[in-house]
Amino acid sequence: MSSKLQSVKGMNDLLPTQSPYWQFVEQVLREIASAYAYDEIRTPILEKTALFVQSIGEQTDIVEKEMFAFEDAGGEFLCMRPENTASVVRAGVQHGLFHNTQARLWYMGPMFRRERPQKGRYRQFSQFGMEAVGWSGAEADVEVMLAGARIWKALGVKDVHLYLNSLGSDGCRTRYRTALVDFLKQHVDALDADSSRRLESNPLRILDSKNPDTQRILEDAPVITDYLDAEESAHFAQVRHLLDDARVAYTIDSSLVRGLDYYTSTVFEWKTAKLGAQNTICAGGRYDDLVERRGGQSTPACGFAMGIERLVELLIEEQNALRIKALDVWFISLDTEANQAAFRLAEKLRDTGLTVAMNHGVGKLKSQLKKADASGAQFALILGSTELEQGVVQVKPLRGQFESQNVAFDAVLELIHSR
RNA sequence: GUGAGCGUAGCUCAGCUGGUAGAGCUCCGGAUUGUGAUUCCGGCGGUCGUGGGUUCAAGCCCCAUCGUUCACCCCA
Repeated sequence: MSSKLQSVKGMNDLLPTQSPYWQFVEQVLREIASAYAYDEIRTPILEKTALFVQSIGEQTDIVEKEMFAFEDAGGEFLCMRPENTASVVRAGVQHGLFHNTQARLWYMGPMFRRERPQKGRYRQFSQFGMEAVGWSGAEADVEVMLAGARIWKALGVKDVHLYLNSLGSDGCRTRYRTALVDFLKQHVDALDADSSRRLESNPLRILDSKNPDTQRILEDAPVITDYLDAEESAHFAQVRHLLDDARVAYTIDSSLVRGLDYYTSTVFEWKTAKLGAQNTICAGGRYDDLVERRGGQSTPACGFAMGIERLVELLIEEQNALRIKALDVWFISLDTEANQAAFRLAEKLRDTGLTVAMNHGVGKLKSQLKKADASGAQFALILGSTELEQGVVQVKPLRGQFESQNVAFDAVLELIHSR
């Protein structure tokens, strides 16, 4: 037992019982991205480590301790992508996708972070994301939020709520940071260890501390939206107006800050109460400086990332039973000769779009029929020496009240399609 | 990285105050010959995560280690 090799910690196999949920979710995501006229982009899983260090931020936990990073045989520092926005921006700049133009992009695929696994958090996990690059107006912010709302509806997940905040421009954030630090320094003795450490490195992150004592202190802390300049204030107002107009409910949460340094201006999260501690299923916002920092023209942008494992868990949690398409036919053959004929006939059935499983090899009819029944197939086709001599196959309906009947090979298709 | 819970058949689990293992499901076979959901009977299947220790004796107690789950941290 213990000598058997197992999968890497936090990296899970997707088993056949789960894959229908994934296929459903992936299909919905693709359709909705397409409905908003976003185009798919796929970037490599490996990138240069520097891309994420420079984009996500040196002081973030993701970069400091959660990346699968290594030096390859050629001495290059590479890492497995911990998220995809930085790669999308890199690719867009590299190929001129944003040069004097705009782009709506979506992506989906595996990401990697070396965290301690828990519910809703894995070392390999999948994200779907939409990125609107080149628009500075609130319409882009709201468009990606509306896409989120449409996704919940299409998936049938309920009790997902939108939280909203604005981090303002660089200038706003600097002034606010100073005010926040000044305030917190008055209560430094009461702060938890993590928070007092962040006082120097990343004070905004203190806002979403889960420590109750820290939260109590923060009740009287300055609020970032009070520090927005006129332009940012108007932008945020327009975001809220468009959301109101679209009848999407939301809550302003002034403690909402994102863990990746590239965010600016509008930030948002969709949360649910049904997934335990990892309750954010989608998060995003503006990153107006990132394209320029990656070497492109100054280009505004916004987008979100969505955790697909969390979506699937939510689907299962809410017991949204999926209707899985059953087999049409389970083909039983009783000897090797019949088996050959069955192979040929099964191919013909598949040519017309039927799903056909074969019982390989020769087994007892009784046990083969049991399997046919358990498979959920509509029909069992039985071919033995008797049938073969007469050039017929027995068509046995496994559901409903129809009788079995022997029909000629050529007539099988017609009979099955007529039911 | 920190903390807590759990690790017994393929799966879900039981195993009383320590006496060298059980159920259900699955799978296979049978209840007369080539006809599926039920029922009945039988069978396959475990060095009780691993390594040490205490004991006449350990799945049960102790230590270590690995795995796993949840939470913290962080984040989708």
